Amino acid sequence: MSRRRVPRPVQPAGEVPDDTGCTVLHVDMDAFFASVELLRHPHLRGRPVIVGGGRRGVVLSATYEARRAGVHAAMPMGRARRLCPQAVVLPPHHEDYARVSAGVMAVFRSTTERVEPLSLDEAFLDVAAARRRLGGPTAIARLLRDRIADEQGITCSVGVAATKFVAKLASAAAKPDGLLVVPRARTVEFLHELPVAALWGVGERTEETLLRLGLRTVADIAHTPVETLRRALGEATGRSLHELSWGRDPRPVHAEREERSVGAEQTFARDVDDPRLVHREILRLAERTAGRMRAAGLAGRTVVLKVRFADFTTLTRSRTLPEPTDVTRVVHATAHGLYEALGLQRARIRLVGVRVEGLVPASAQHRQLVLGERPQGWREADEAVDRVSARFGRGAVRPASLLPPPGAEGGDPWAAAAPR
DNA sequence: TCTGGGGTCCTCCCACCG
DNA sequence: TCTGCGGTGGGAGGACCC
Repeated sequence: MSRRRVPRPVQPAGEVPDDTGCTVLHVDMDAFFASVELLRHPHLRGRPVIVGGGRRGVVLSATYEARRAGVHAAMPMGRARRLCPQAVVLPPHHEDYARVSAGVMAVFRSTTERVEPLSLDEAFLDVAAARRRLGGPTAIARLLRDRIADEQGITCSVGVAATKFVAKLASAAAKPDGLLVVPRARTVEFLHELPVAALWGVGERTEETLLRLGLRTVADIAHTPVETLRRALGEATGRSLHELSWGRDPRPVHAEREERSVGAEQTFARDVDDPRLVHREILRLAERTAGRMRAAGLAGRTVVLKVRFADFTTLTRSRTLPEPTDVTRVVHATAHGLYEALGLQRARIRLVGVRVEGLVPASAQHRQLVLGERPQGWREADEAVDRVSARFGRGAVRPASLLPPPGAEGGDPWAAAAPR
């Protein structure tokens, strides 16, 4: 679901690409959420379809018919509707996307052990070890595209290259429903024609900085002294962009990645200035975050509170605990304390978030009991709630303060802007 | 135009320590 | 005893990714 647009290179007709040494594949589903929705609503095929919604939502995905009208992911829904008033707008169904994604990842893993998922709809594959069994990288890419179309009913685009970064650019250039091989010997030629925004790590701000320096293409960056880039963009970014501009990207395909943080955040349907509503939301987010940590077998030491105000300014506050925790009550108490410490007087708040960083396996947690603490405590209560939730669904057991007040149906500013 | 949600990584600043 | 310095970790914010 890349938001990056890469111009499609002109390929000589009938040319058989040289894929020697191009063992990295980047596979990206085309308009993934929208494509899965079309499986539920086949009569909408060929029509502009936008997945998203909520009063303050953004576009999550759009079919290519909608994209032709200028709609793209992350665009505010209001603007998308104006650009493409004839589009059908569908709410997201994340369980469906997770199910199709699992099917796609299973296809990848039956091809090679070395699969690095980036999100629900894309992954890197290192196919070096699969050559003897399945053929060269191009043949494997064709096989994957066919299997995903047959088994899941959606299309994907594949980039084949010698490095992850170039494979990713190649899949973007091949979209939709395409395959592009960038031969090792032609990597620099391919890269140097691209605009600076095509590079990993160049977003809106960095692009502005580069344009101010007169750098418009990847070739411009490649021919700029690395010291100039480091001064303008910082040590890490400057060096990294210079390396990428010459196609140098030593990162291998990692089959397993460790999570660094777990969190949840919620935009209110209307800005709120009632501290009670904010407190309730912080409790709900702490519950969700700690529950996910327990489900993943993780505990963490640093609790981060995020607050976004009506004018979109955002602040974060964090506190590091002496011991890692996965206990809802501890996460909540810490986040609540951080919020109280802000001393906000009826500020208009748009979003609150709770995140836990510094993750370790919960099993490795050396937990010390506080003096006077009972060994059977809140963690056991959490585990009991988790068991009930697993059996009867999330929210079957919840703190009394999270129960809606009697007769409070409708008009609740707490209602999610983008329901999950 | 009016901006979701879940993340990672980097930079800067500051406090603390030896 | 005071000061400077480098290393380290925490905290905050920002840019970026999908």
